[in-house]
Amino acid sequence: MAGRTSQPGQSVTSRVLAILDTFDIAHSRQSLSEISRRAGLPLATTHRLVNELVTWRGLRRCDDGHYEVGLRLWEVGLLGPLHIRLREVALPFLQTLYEATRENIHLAVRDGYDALYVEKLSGHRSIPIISRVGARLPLHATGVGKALLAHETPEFRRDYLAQPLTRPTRYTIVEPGRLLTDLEQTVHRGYAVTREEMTLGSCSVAAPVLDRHGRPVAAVAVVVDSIRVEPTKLAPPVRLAAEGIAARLDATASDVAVHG
Amino acid sequence: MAGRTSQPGQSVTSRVLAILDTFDIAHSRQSLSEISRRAGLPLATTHRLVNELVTWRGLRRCDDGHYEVGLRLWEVGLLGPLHIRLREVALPFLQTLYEATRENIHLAVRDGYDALYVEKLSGHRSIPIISRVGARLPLHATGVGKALLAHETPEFRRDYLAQPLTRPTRYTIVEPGRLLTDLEQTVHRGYAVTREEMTLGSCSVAAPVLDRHGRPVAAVAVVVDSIRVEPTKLAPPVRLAAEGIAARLDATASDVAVHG
DNA sequence: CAAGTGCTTCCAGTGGGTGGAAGGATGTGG
DNA sequence: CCACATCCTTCCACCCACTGGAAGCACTTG
Repeated sequence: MAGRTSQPGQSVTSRVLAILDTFDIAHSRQSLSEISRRAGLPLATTHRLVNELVTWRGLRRCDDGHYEVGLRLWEVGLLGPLHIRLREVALPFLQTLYEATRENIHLAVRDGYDALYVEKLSGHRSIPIISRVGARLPLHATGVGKALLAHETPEFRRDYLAQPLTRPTRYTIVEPGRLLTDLEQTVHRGYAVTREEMTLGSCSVAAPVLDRHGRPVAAVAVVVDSIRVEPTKLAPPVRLAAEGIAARLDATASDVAVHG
Repeated sequence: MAGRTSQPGQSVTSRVLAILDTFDIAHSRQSLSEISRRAGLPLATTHRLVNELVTWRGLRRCDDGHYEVGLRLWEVGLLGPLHIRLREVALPFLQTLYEATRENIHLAVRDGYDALYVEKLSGHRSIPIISRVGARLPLHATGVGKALLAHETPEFRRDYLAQPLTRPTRYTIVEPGRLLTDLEQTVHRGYAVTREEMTLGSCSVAAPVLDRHGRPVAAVAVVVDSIRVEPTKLAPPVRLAAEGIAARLDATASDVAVHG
């Protein structure tokens, strides 16, 4: 950028994006100096760029001077294919699944090595859980993740297993051999099961949404209290929802290939 | 910006934002030249900036060369207060309302002179409707809009009525006098009713979510087929949901003031 | 195979971007 | 009341990242 820059080679655009990158679920409201510090930009520069974002309504300045993500950014984000193609098609099926179970319902896709939560439904009777729309959780510790991983190519699975696997609870399966067996069972029976592998006290049953070539596009899960878990009862409605979404996506022609 | 710019006075940031502004629901997938034309920027400049956005994953390049909104933009947008505060709190109440009616459920806030849809639930039995999350519809023609407008300040209502009102159907109430009477009734009975005012064939019953000072923070609605409409039956569960959300927001302390 | 359409790359010239510094606003505690 | 800390806002002289016309490439069409 022009001027007396302290970090030559960095573009204006990259600085604006660095500012947006400082926002995450633990930092959804930040002061100017906080943004400046976390983005690694001088205060004056941050001030100028943040003001431009506020004018556009991509950020919003609260009464106490803190900044949060604004309406415009929210609106633009909702134009992505995850929302207008996948979520819009899946929602009625997720609702039906919710009616049948009244438990937490998840819809997720794979992005890199993460399960990315696209939708989450929960009622008053559902157990409280940590996931939220937009959240990322590891593939090997979640129901949706294992359903997705099980239908990935052998190369992808190998690469995934080659990296160190996080262990959120003592029940998380991190041994490559055991995990592979679990994934094979998942493919065989048509659904994945987790038992307190991500959070103590909650279990899940998940089914993959496959495209016409058998590639995993998304996954649907029901998350329940570990005491109430009865996979054989939950699996049929979950699979029905997943298959319904798959058929509907296929009918809508264009692929929903959103991950790389 | 530096260089041989054709439009002096325009910042780099404003150009990046102009590129994002070219995306809307009717243009969720665009070619580079389309973005360039719609943003009013030279092709070479657009190319460079779009590439930076793609690298950041704010935009995504499809196989056919078109661009769509990417994951990063979607993720950041979900960090806004509408999603993490309002939606998260409201969802269980909306689910309960859905269970009771199995019709389309709307949650909206006011932004300027528009009703901005924050959440929409619909099952297979719900009638198909045009609204979607992120959509904007006029305040005077929608249930949520009238519920919000009815509880705004007299000054705001006056200003709103002073501008020309759009008329989506022949049933839309555009006469200031009639609309005011309708809004007074809305306040009095505690809920708003629309009868084919936005779309022929659909009616709605809506209730406002008020903060502790009585200011309208959001509105909840049920949208049904005009034949099945029975406002007196739908109103109680809708009001219950709205009041539940209001109480829960109040308990969560901080205001959800997101509009200006 | 020429003409059209759309994308990518190049690079000389320059004006918008930069950030240290100064000043203002607010808070705190002695 | 003042000293000190923290945070935000404004200013401006210097200069480098940005610009966009043009040329080249890829692909389609008649």
